[in-house]
Amino acid sequence: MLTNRVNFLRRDSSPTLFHAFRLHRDPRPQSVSSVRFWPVVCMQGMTTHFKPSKALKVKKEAGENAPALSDDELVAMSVRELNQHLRGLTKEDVVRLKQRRRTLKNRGYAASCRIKRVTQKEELERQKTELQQEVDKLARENASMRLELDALRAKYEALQCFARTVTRGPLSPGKVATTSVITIVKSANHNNSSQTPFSAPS
Amino acid sequence: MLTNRVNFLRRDSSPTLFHAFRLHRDPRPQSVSSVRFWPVVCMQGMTTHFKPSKALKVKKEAGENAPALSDDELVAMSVRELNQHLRGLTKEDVVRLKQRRRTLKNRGYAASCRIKRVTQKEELERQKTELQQEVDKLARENASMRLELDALRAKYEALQCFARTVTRGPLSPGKVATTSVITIVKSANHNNSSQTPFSAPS
DNA sequence: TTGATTAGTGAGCAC
DNA sequence: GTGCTCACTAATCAA
Repeated sequence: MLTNRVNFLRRDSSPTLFHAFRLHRDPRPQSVSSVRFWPVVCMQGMTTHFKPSKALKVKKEAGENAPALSDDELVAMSVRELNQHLRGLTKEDVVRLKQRRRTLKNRGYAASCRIKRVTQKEELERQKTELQQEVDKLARENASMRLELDALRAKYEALQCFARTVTRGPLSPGKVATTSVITIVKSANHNNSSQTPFSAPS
Repeated sequence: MLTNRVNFLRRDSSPTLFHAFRLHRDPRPQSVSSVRFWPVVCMQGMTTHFKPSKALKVKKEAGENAPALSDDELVAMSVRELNQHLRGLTKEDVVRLKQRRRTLKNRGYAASCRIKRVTQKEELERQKTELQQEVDKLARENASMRLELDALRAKYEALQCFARTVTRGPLSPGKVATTSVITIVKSANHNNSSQTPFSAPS
């Protein structure tokens, strides 16, 4: 259904260009980079040139002491390191930077949440397939055992039938009640011996 | 894990108050109502009174011809009806209203998308449970059939054994090759007849 | 504070 | 234009 998505463009966080570009529709000051809004033309001309449209804003801390922290750096930083970077910044800038860090972290959390979601779904489908295969296997075993059981029952009853039939001959009816003697006559059928009542169970 | 969420508060779109309140952090003009940002205190005092904080903005079209369309009305409107409401509006207002409609629709799409997702997940889990039950059932059947089969094999072999034993008496060895006559002697065991080779298969 | 989850949002695709 | 899905955001809760 969805074939030509360009979502992969959104995954490129482009940390080196982050502070040079700023989304013109984003009203928040010092926001995190929102790479998903960049038009494809910007992505294409990124390595060579780009026309500075109204969307372009340069805010590299205006030559201040802050060394233009990239998203990756900021999000990977420890609290102690962060506090060191916060030295000498305005109270407002401190809040902004912390918020940017929080937002970047949230972005990562959301990503892992999505990954977890699809992973769990795939796992469920995998387990379902596995169970279905087991059902099929058990059903096959079941069917074959049922056949085997029916065949064996038939053989048993045939043997029993023969036994009863032959029993009535040699012995007197009065003695059957306590001790029976059965005589079975096996018709010769040598080339198909497995089908006769005399064969061992398969 | 998640117990005391107050997300249900976000679901109340409060159409009657939409145009009176506007989120002070939302820089977009004529944006859709963002009920999720309303503090609980506002929700609680909504029906009786509320203190007009800096977050409060009144923008009821300033007495213009537009009759303050609610979210529900706007989103449920047909294109033809929408166009009628668009008569006499500024080009900018037309774009804004259309964008608001689009945003409201997107909100609904996102909701149904989430519902679909959880529904599918529940369906997968349901199917998985079902399959697991079927596996258990088939495994039980399988085990009982296996027992039955083993028992029947034993009975069959016992009957066969008796048959062979008795056969060797009355008949000459030379005649067994083509036609066998087996004689079985059943020892009297009346109170446990189902265990004897004479009983019918269970 | 951190991580996870939710509803809402715009982008972008398919129809 | 409509519907859906994605990545992202802030809110919110739990640990």
